[in-house]
Amino acid sequence: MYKSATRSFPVYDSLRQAIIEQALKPGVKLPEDSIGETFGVSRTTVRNALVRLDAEGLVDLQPNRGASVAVPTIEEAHDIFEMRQCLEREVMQRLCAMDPKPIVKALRAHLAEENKYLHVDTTRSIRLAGEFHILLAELTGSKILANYVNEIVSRCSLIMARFAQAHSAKCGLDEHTEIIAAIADRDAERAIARMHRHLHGVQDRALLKPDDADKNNVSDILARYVTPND
Amino acid sequence: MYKSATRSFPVYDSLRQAIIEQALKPGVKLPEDSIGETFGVSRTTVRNALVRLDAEGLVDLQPNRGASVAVPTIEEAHDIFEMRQCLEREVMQRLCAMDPKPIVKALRAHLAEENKYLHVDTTRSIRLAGEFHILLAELTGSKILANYVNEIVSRCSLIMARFAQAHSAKCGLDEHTEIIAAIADRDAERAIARMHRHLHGVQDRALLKPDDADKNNVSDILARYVTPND
DNA sequence: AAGTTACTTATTGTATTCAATCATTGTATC
DNA sequence: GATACAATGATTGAATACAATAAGTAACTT
Repeated sequence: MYKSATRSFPVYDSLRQAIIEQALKPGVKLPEDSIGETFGVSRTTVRNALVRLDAEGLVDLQPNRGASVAVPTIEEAHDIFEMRQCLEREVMQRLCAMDPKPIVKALRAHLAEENKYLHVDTTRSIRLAGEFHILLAELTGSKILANYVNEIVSRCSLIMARFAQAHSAKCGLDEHTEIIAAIADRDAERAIARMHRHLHGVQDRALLKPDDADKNNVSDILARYVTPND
Repeated sequence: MYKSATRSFPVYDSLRQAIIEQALKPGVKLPEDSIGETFGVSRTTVRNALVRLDAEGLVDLQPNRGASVAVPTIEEAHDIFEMRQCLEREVMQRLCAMDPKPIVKALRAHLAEENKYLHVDTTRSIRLAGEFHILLAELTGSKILANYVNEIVSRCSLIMARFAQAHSAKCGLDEHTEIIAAIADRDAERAIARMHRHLHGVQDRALLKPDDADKNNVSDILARYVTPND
């Protein structure tokens, strides 16, 4: 959808990557000036990228007070995960109605990659785990479904950055294997069940950490130290 | 998601409305200059709106050759309708798991509106028919699901503008009624079946017209007027 | 001393400007 | 007459400049 021939694309892409890899954490301000400097472009160009990221839900763009990395609430987090279940169920349904040969081949190749970097490069490992789901969606052949899954996987990364304890590097590699097996057997019911359980596991790990919405809000922190006077 | 406090919002909103209501037909060029003039804003502001519309898939933004109303291919049309089936199935599923009372009340109120303008104001009637589906999605309480449905209903309007013979004003008002009844009974299976049939009907009507991709292509038009000289 | 107001600074909103690109027409050459 | 090349005009890409808003600070009032 987005054309790479413009100057704003690299800005968009880098910001996106940084947010997904949690280098830019939720709530961090994104001033047009300083971003423009680091990329050697003008504010006009940066702004373009920010508008796109806002449309995708990764960035929050408030009038007259600029952009910051989106801070999903716990309600939004649940909402997004539920939507993700719906989308990925559809992916399973469709894949199991197709010729499994080329699909399984592509998936196994990806799985090998995942294995390769499992205990080597954590950042890459995390990214590959997410891209497994995007690959699944792309293999359906549906552009729009792939788009939606891509978008929602990104937003799940954001949620993890906000709520998850720590990325369990393993992140269900065995579960990915099981899913591939079910697709190979064209067993839609099993594929859906496996995927459902897998995502549920991810969600559980993601939403463990108590909501620290205001972890930088001094008054809330101090409130815990106030002794009730009755 | 989009904040209305900026100058680009009215531009965005008007363009969006015009595209959905098919006043701006697929393929129409959207030059920044002339749009800026009609709204009394600069190109910068217009561009902002266009970027957003591009992200939503209503506008096609090609580097160095500007924006035009998106021209969905027949393949994309099918893809989008299939996705729509998936999303609206989810809507039915969720609504039938909720307390039907307030839902049915809101839906009946909307249906009354639809009836009111049925043979009175075609444009409005068409818009209300689309908004019925958006309302359904909103009633689930899921922001992201409502967003997706909203987006996809818009894109379906675009598809109709490109492929449909003419808007059958009736547009399945009875079918809307049936869907409400199924939700009132909390009969998910029936609701899903009704919705599926309804959307299938819409799709059938939408994709009747043969692909007239180049109806504005002068050479193709003139070709019809050439008398073969043998 | 607390609170309010005015002022200063930083940042964003928007318009304007200049450079780059593309499409089209005109011209020359074969 | 067809093709290739050059010139023109229109439109977009992106930086700069100016206006408007918000936030932070200091002085002032009570």
